[in-house]
Amino acid sequence: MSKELTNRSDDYSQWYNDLVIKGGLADYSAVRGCMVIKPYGYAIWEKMQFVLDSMFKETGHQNAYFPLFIPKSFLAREAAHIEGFAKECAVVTHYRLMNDPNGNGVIVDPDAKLEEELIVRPTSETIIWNAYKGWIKSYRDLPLLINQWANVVRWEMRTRLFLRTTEFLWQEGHTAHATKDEAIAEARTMLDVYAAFAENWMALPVIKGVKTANERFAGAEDTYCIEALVQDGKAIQAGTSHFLGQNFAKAFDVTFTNKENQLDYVWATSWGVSTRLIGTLIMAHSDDHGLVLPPKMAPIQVVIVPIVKTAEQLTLIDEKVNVLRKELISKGITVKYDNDDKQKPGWKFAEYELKGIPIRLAIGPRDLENGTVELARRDTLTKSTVPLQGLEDVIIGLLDEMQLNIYNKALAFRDGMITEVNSFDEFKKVLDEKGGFISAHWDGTPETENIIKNETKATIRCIPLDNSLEAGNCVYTGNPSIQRVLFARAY
RNA sequence: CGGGGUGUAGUACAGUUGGCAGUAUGCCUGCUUUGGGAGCAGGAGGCCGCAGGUUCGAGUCCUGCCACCCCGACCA
Repeated sequence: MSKELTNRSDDYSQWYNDLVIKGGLADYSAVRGCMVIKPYGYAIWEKMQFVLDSMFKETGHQNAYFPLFIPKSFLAREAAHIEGFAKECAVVTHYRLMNDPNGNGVIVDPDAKLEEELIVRPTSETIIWNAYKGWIKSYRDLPLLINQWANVVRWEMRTRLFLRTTEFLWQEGHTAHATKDEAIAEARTMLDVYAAFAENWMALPVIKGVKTANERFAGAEDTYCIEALVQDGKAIQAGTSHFLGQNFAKAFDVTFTNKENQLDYVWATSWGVSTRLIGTLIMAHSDDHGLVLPPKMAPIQVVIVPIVKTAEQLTLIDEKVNVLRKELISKGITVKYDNDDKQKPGWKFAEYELKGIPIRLAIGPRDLENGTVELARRDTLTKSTVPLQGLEDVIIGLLDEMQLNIYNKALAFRDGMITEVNSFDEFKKVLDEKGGFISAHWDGTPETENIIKNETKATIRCIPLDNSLEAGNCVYTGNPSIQRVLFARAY
């Protein structure tokens, strides 16, 4: 037993770390808070990128790339923005090293001090809007719909593999519009894109909502989000989309001439998802045997393991498998045939279970005689013997079924973890004993939200977009409330 | 930044009263094996986190430092 996993029920954090490390998704690095994303983890990210990028293109966006470094003065232009990010910025102050005259290796050359410090981007609104100023003159230049795939740095006090690291990978869309309504529509459209991606591809049910003022992005008028729930009952913000109003246009003096020949400030949005999605995916679906990946996100969907005693048997199986593999590949299924003889079947079974590969086929001498394979599905851990004849169609159907099954399981869990409460005692009791989302009335003030946060560590995750209005009384103050909001402890 | 923990072989760990650096696993070789993490035999692998100190002698005792992990405060 080389790779024992911690059980979820024993230590959820350790279980998660074990999956990430032992599943080969990522590794710790020499730099605190920064991680190495290993090939298997990066392959998941590439799948996410490919699907999302296609969705962005379909909605009219183009990719571009803006600098990693942002002049300090840029960040400071928008007051709320700098206030939100100031405490987590990495700052470049010098541009050269030199040999230590005292012989202690290399030191920063004191003569190479930058006139103006550069900030390693925590997000790119400022550098991008500075560029947009030169690009936008007329309503004919709008809308400007741009996305970039990039890394960003936020100097976090406490980090967690994939979910919160000092450097992370993401995409950030930055759009410019002639009207407020169009910008809001854009922010909502991209939220819908994220929700569709999460549900249809990651098998992750999410709640679309709008953030309260406390939780709003620094510099936004409104922040929309998709909120997911993972197995320990904590919420995770899986994606955000911001309506930025004219805040950045005003800060960077980006104006355009409208159809009425009047000068006006441009309306903006920004939106992003990050490698945090990988962590969310892991926490949402996996079990004590390892990762469980929904077929649409699995870098390898089907793994085939031969079971042989002799080289002759292996040759026969190789022939059968090569035919099967070609058929599966031609239908768009990713297949790995592991006929490596350095590991035994039992080892491979455990390893591929750990890695969350949806379908495992085993073919041995018995199957050769009977024209069958043993098929094991990762989501249910069940095995069956199925005929080789027509296997491709069985697999195609099964992958779809598994995708749906994983989604439905997560959905049932999530729905069972939304609890309506009507008193603060009940609120605290449910939060401690059950977790999940708590649907409760709130008086709408940041003060009350803060008090609840300080007392319970729960925050308002969002006001669901499809919320129904319902008169009631704030669970904390008893003041009148027009609707319930969702509270939870969150990652 | 506070609290806790861990630093010894690739990995996970043990190391007694201060006295030759160990176990498992993994790795290499060979044979036997192969339907749930194989067996036997042989072999390689160490700056015991770093720096000082005490001592005839330090993985072990003392002082200082560093790194990483976990829990909090902060956050996508």
